[in-house]
Amino acid sequence: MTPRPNPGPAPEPAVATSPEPAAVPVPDPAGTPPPGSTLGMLRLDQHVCFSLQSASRAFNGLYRVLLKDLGLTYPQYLVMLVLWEHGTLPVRKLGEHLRLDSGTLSPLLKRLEAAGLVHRERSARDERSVEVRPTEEGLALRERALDIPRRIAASTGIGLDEIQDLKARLDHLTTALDTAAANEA
Amino acid sequence: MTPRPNPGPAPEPAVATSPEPAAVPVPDPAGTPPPGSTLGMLRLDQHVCFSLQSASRAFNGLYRVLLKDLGLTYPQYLVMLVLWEHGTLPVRKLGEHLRLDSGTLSPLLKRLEAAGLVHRERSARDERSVEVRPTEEGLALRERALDIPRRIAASTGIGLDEIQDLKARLDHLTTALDTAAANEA
DNA sequence: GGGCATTTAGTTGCGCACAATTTAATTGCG
DNA sequence: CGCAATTAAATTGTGCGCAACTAAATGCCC
Repeated sequence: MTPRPNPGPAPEPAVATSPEPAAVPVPDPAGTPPPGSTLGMLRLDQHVCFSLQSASRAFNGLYRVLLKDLGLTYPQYLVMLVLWEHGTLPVRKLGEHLRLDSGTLSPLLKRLEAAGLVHRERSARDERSVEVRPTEEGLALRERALDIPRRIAASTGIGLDEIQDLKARLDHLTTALDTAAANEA
Repeated sequence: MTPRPNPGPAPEPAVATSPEPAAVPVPDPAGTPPPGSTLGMLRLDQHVCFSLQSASRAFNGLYRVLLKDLGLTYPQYLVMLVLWEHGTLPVRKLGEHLRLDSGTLSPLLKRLEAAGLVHRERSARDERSVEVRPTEEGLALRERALDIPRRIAASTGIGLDEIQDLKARLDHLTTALDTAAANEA
């Protein structure tokens, strides 16, 4: 009932580690390890991946604010972007554009359909495939989204050319990481 | 029961939109809109945010492979990084380092505790606070993580200096986006 | 010192990402 | 043709991110 974790019966079996944690059990036997060293590379502030994830989440936060009016989440917005650009697409193609599989897309599309923004229909040519088509309402939403990219761009505080450069580097990085992950598997 | 969506009773009420979707309901009245135009900015390939998110997810995928041995997820690994670097920390401080709140950290830490890697104990000085301390097992895991940054770095396919430059840009971007989101609210 | 605002974690609920599995349709190959 | 392999989507289950809320402890101010 209570949100507290510990006042109950068996909360502190813990592990038979150190009998009494004096003060700082771990860090800095001789100060912060240098960035280039093996130990130093485990420092959080050395991790691009974290900066990357932080930036992505910051984007997400700004989109969340801007998309509130439209009633869309950020992933749903990306789906609508693809549909606005390409029109009706099967789920698989949608997933290729967005790097998402049916496990993510199926429930998301169900929500978009419930919101009246898309229509799903099994393909007549290939009954395995489901065609996702933006409804009139979904198409109309595009007008209300028109100024979002501009507002986002203005918020980044960097120029369009630097954005393009950044994008190119990131896409290159993504390719390299995907390749590595496939080879490590 | 069946995974199919539509053969059931009421799957196709849809919306009274277009009577018959001819072929391509949307795109390109006059070809692809140019990148700089208002319409063109809604193109997915114009969105840094998507490249950013893709790169972040690609990182995540590679980490997933490399961390499998250690039994850690990527977010759990980040938590351990902070604990290895700073030793025992209250949940709040942990969250400041990682940009996470208790809603995310509480269950994650519970899982780390169940795995025997951390110990949680309410602070004696301030009973509101919970101190998160790496166990001996948690500390020992650091040795097994030592070569992960090197393997990741090797997989990025870019130099350490460019990594640093990228990181700096991303951190700057994150700050700008956070500011914008706060002001739009 | 009493009472109220603030702070800290935890919980609940929702949506997304992803692995693994299931079902059905299609393809391919003998 | 018949049957195995492949493909498409959905489902299930787990974990993360975040908003909203709750409970408890502390700080503060009169």
